[in-house]
Amino acid sequence: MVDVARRAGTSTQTVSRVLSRPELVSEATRVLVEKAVRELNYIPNSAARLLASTTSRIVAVIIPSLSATVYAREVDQIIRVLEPASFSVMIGHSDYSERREERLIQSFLERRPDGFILTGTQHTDLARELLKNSGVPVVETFDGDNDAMDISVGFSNYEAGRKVGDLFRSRGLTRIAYVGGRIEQDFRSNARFDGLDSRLREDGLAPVARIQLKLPMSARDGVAGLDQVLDVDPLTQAIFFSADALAISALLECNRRGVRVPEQMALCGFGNYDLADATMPALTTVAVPFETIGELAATAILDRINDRVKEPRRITLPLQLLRRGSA
Amino acid sequence: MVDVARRAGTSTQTVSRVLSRPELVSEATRVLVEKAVRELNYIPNSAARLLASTTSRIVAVIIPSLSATVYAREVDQIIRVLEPASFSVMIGHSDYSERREERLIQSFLERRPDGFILTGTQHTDLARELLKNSGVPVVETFDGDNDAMDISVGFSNYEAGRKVGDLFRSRGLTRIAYVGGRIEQDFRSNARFDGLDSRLREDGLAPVARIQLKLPMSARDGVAGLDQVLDVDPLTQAIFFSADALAISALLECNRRGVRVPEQMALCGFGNYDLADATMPALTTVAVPFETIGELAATAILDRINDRVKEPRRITLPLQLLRRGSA
DNA sequence: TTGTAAGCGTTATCAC
DNA sequence: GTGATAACGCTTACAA
Repeated sequence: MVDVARRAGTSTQTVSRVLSRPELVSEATRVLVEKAVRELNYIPNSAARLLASTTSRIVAVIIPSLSATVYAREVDQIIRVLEPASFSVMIGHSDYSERREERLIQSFLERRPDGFILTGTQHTDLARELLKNSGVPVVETFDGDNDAMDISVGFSNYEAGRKVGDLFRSRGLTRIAYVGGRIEQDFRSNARFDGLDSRLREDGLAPVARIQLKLPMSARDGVAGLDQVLDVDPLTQAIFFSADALAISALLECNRRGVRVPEQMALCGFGNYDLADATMPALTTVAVPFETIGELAATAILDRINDRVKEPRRITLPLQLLRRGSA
Repeated sequence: MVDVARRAGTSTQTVSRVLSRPELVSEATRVLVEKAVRELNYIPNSAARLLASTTSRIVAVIIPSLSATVYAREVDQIIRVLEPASFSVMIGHSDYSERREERLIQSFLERRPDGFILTGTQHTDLARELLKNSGVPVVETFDGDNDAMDISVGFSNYEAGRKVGDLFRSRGLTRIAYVGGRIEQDFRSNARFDGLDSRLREDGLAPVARIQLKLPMSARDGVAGLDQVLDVDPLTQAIFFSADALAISALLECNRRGVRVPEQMALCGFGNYDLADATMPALTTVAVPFETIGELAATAILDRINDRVKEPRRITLPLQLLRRGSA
């Protein structure tokens, strides 16, 4: 910056102004400085800027894993919103573990991010305390069922479960199973199960099976889930899978085995992934607005950073049950 | 840090040492300092550290888009390698545009990253110059066909095209089509086409159709690609899709239309995604080691950062043609 | 093994 | 509209 100032015949302060608040500088000197910047290929040092101004223009994002389509596409949208606002995005994997999330928060805090976007509302006490002490705005996503620290952008997993229960019951099915992630890992999947469960109880029923897959799941696990369900209750009539990838591979497996969907086995997915409507029959599923979540979470954190919004708020997005052929 | 030092009864220098090179400090004072750190919930400021030491422990990663499974899973692995080495990862989307990549590089450089991981070897002149001037190590991925700036981790897209050509020719097919991304966007897809093309030419043939889809592609585009191919040449016998998602949706569409795969239409994908072996017939495809690429790219950048490796090198991973039912 | 002093590259503050 | 000066919070270099 000193070099630029020298070349432009100004002080570093003026260079700084040209870069961050050009409206305060006269046209003439601004042009001069900009020329010097270009000629010297000057690139500002954001660490120095942060040190002097205490704003990093970094947002830290913690998701379970980028390998899960949902989160990858959420983050995709987050980046699309934050980048034009000249925020950089740092990403960490919690791997569905609160402890790992806590460690990540701790290490991200060293970067003095201007905001955090977390997944879910389940965090360790220390994590909460660290965040609170730091005063950094936090947005929690994907969980509209529980209280958030400040701002939340999500949907009700519980409602999703109930909707699917409704659907199955409307078709008169009674032997209904659930396939999701491990109970101690996947809190949001648990909420979907609870919703399904509560809906069935209203009719005096209970899920015939609840299969817990180890996270992260791969599509292949859909077949394993199907088999485990049939092990527990060979007469199962319907399965709610906690992710479309699972449901699709189970559906294709049913095709292969000659099990008629939905007559012999009704299948419902969750997410509405790309290929959900390509199968035969097309997959009935719950459309989850994960890209909207990313967009709104990023917008919310910007609003909070810029003090445009002061109060806590909870944004709950509607879910849509896409009734297609498989259930 | 001053507070910590005061509480521990030492100088800030000693605190600094305890944090970064504890082996230089006596057991007794170390314990004292660590206690003070804990009690005060002290979190170091990495900007100050960077300013003083010129190492940010940040690696910048630029990929076309996180919505493409390949890149999401590559980045997943990159994070898994870099995080334990206490590097943070910043991510940007080039959206398949060199200009956007250039702008990203420029803005990431303000963070003084210790390394860059880029996608492909195609960059603007300015981008190359900026990187060269900055002296930051660069790893280029996914392109083993062209020269890299320094280190490259990839595979030969050209070879992939040839392999698929081999396969189709070994089955005696002559009317072969290609479905990929726009020629001016997707250089790596172009290389696959070139490989296929060159292989066919050896037998005096040429592709009957080359469909260019606009990026980013969704699975749905597979059906569009299929239709466009049939428009150009209704007698097409085989299609090589530049991504599994496309091939899978085309395959399912063939099932739906009663087009027999591979007898009437042979289909080959690229990538070996999760659901590729779930279809009926299972999808023949080229297995792309995208997670290995992420892992090796991250390892390579660490090696370079730590000066464990001095010379440029090109790591070319082998591709495997997975011959399953669809071709 | 520990402490002192200088400096990293910017911005805030206040003066002009 | 512009400039001088003092931070910002750490590490490097050197001294003790």
